[in-house]
Amino acid sequence: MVVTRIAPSPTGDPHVGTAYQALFNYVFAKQHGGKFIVRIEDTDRSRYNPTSERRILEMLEWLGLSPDESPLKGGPNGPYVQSQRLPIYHQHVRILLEKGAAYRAFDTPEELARAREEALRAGKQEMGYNRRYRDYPPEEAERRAAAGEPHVVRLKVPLEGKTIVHDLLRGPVEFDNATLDDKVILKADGYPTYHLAAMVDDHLMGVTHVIRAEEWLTSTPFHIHILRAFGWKEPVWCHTPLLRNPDKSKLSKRKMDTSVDSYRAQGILPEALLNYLGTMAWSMPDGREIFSLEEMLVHFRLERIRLGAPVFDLEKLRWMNGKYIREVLSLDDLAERVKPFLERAGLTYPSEDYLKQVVEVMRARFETLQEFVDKSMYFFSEAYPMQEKALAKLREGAQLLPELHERLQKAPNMLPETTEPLLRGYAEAKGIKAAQVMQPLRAALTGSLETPGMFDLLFLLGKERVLRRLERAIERTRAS
RNA sequence: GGCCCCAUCGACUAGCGGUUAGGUCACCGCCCUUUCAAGGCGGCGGCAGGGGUUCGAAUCCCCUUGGGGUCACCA
Repeated sequence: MVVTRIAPSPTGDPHVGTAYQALFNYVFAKQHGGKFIVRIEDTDRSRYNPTSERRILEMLEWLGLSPDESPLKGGPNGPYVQSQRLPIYHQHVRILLEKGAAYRAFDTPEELARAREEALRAGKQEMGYNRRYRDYPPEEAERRAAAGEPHVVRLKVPLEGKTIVHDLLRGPVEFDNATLDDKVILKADGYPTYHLAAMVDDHLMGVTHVIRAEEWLTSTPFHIHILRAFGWKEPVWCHTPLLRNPDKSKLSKRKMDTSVDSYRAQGILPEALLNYLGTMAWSMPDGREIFSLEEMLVHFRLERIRLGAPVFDLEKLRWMNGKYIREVLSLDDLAERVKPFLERAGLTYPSEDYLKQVVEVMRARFETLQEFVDKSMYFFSEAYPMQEKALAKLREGAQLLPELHERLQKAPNMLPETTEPLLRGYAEAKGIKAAQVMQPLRAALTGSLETPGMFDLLFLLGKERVLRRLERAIERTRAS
């Protein structure tokens, strides 16, 4: 059975890179009838963020990438949080120590820093660990360890030969063992490093395909040596390109908004974000750009992932979100999604029906759910702002306002069939262009010059509000 | 800097030896139009460079250049 996983570390906001990896791992596992696991890698106590784990798990649910096994769901291979698996790692480190595949090293951080400095000054190319304790007598090491002397455990990597990483997308990637390092696998604080913990867990959890970001490619030889030291089989390695900032560097929160929570708060739809991520380094065979997770499940092939690292383009994400808003979601669904945003803005609506009609006329005019709220305020409140340019238009047409008020008041209703001839007829009678009537009226009714069509506006606002707003506008132009 | 990966319009991509190099976003026009959008139509714009291989290279090979990643008791 195919088993994939993502192994996020709970260090901050749920990252789009995590969502990206989750997408590929989820889709690949699911289309093979396999399992998708989430394991929390919290072995760095200094960077631990207590809310992060929950938010990462929530993000996955929001996106619809539910894991089969996770800290929340549990599963046969738990626990799924590495800090709760310490005995397992210790037991495995013990095995490597006994096999002579790893060794204890008693260098202090200061000593290491000094050694690095010296190596640097000597102009050495490889700046790895000097392997001072590699051949230290094991009995002596055990004695010092038993005496409570702080130390780490390092893996004894081969000094010669080559290690070949068989990457699914790249083919064989060759590394000279001489360039490898005896990296730490167990830290002085008793926590394993990523390398050891990930390999032990992947093995114990039955992970068959390691689909992860390319930044891991160069540490894969080391991972292979950990697996070999245990005598375990390698998974299929598949390193996917890194998402990038507009300046082409690795996607980072310093340069970009990388928080999925933040996109969610702005009103980016989960479907749109997922769809957009699905077009990063991957594409549908038929070239379709708008596709659902279900459709991706049908057509996804790992082999179709390109190796060039794509730039995460906010502009296109927003466009795609707009596409979902105006073409993919049903009106009912869209109205439903907009509700929490209205609520957060403290805006209320008189009826479901009214809300739906507003959403319908606004639909082509907003790209995020938050934008709907920002641009539709005047449909829900009298406390909408009067924009500078709108005020100018209002003044331009100030003398028309009383007449418009009078005519609209006499109108039997605000239906388009009534108001359209009324307004057009009025413009004609005055010998001016329709726009000269519409614009001041628009400004009076909405405080804006960017709104849905006038007849929709009149109908949705209703006679009472239309007249009231006109009166207020007349007051306003008179006052100034 | 060492090692590793990568390279088609500004961005995302199709292409897998023979195409006028196609699509999407962005940008620019035009149309529609009461504004703003949306939509329709059109345009701008690309195979990093140099060598090979081949009857024929965006496609295969090599070099150069460029970009990225990685070199922690972080993941």
